[in-house]
Amino acid sequence: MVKDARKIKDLLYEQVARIGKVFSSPKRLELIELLCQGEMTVETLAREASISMKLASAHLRELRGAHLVETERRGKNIFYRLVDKEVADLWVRTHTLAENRLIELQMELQKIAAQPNDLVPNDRETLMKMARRGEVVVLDVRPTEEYLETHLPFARSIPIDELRQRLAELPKDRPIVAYCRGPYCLMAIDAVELLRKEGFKSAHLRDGVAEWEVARIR
Amino acid sequence: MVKDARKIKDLLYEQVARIGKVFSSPKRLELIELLCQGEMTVETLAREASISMKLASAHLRELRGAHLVETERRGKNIFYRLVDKEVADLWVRTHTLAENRLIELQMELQKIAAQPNDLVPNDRETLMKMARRGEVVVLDVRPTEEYLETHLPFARSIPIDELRQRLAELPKDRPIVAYCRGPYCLMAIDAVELLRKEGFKSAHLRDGVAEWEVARIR
DNA sequence: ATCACAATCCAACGATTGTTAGATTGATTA
DNA sequence: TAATCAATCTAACAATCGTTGGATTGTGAT
Repeated sequence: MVKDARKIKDLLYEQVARIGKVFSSPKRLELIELLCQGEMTVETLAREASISMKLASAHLRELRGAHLVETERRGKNIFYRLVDKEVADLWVRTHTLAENRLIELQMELQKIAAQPNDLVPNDRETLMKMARRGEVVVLDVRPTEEYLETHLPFARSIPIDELRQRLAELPKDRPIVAYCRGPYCLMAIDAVELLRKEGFKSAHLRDGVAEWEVARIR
Repeated sequence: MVKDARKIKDLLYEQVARIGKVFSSPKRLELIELLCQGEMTVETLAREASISMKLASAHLRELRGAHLVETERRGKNIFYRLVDKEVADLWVRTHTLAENRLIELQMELQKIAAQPNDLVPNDRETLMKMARRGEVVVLDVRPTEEYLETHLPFARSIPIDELRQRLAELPKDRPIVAYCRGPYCLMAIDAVELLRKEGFKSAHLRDGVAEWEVARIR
């Protein structure tokens, strides 16, 4: 018989709970989502998550303690990145479960994405087929660095800040499908609003690269 | 432009963090793993997790608050069950990530499963093929109710408590592969130890039904 | 060297959680 | 109707966590 079964079990579950703890803080989740876009400095992470660098540093410490992120110093900056795609995967699955189970979250999401979406198919395969044929323009409105790290197939990059000045690059006859970091990132929604106001046909894609990656393998 | 972007985002991540919080307590994780085996009363859950009924009730309250479990009263008892397979899925993926990332957890797991496993293939397909042909006996050592709820294909049920008295039901010429609730449940390990002592060929399968289910869909 | 900058460490505060004890509800049995 | 059992609710304590300010480390520029 296994000796001290209770003590061993407690140790095991405690270890798993270390991962859970990391996912139990809103700000840490936001940092994880940001890191899903690619490596970033503490400064960038803090700015994007609207927190102080100190606080970002403290949260990142937790992430590193659970071995979910790793760091690399380059010059004055320290870059953080996820150690493995598996981490992004767990983030996507966690927020997906949250969306499916928590009515409150569903309502919040509905509020921000109130625009009807009838000009673009919901399923990924046909959307990609259309993108391949050039029937729609897939537009990545994240900062350039994030686009360069990874982006959806056939996507073009115009960061949200530059969009207003670069409208001429986009066609008026075909739908423009904008995406950003994921369902909790509002940049794509702003982009669609701007594009529609300017007379473009435009729709919003709620998923980001991490969500597509999960969908791809399953 | 989306108004109060920061406020909205904070709300969204906070909702997801509610799910994370549930997964941040060792005892709650243990309860989730138990519920992966099927529905159970508070009493059973408390006993199996070695905690008081009061504490179990409090933790289950959290689980219900996050809409991960639902309850049903039948007579004097209240039965808890997972609302959806997706919850079991997230538990499996979380503990898998923990096992891959936390060396401490790997070491703990190695300590308890120190027996070499050379008489049974590691991959699921060939194991199932052998089970189908009757070349191995797959043995479910969980309580009968859990076996009845779901079990691995071709598995036979002998609860660990009855194993010693029912050894005669098992063949000595073929390997007996025992499994239980998952990698953190020690019943299968005890079973293998007993079987080997009694002259059976026996090996331990670390995964339970939830882990197989995840592997099935990939 | 000195300075500025990015980031961390340390200490401390208030807020949130895990856990337990005591009283309470709801359903079954005598 | 009273007694019993399963389970929850309430209140309270200690332990943990999130957050901030102040001091510190390591790097690059002057």
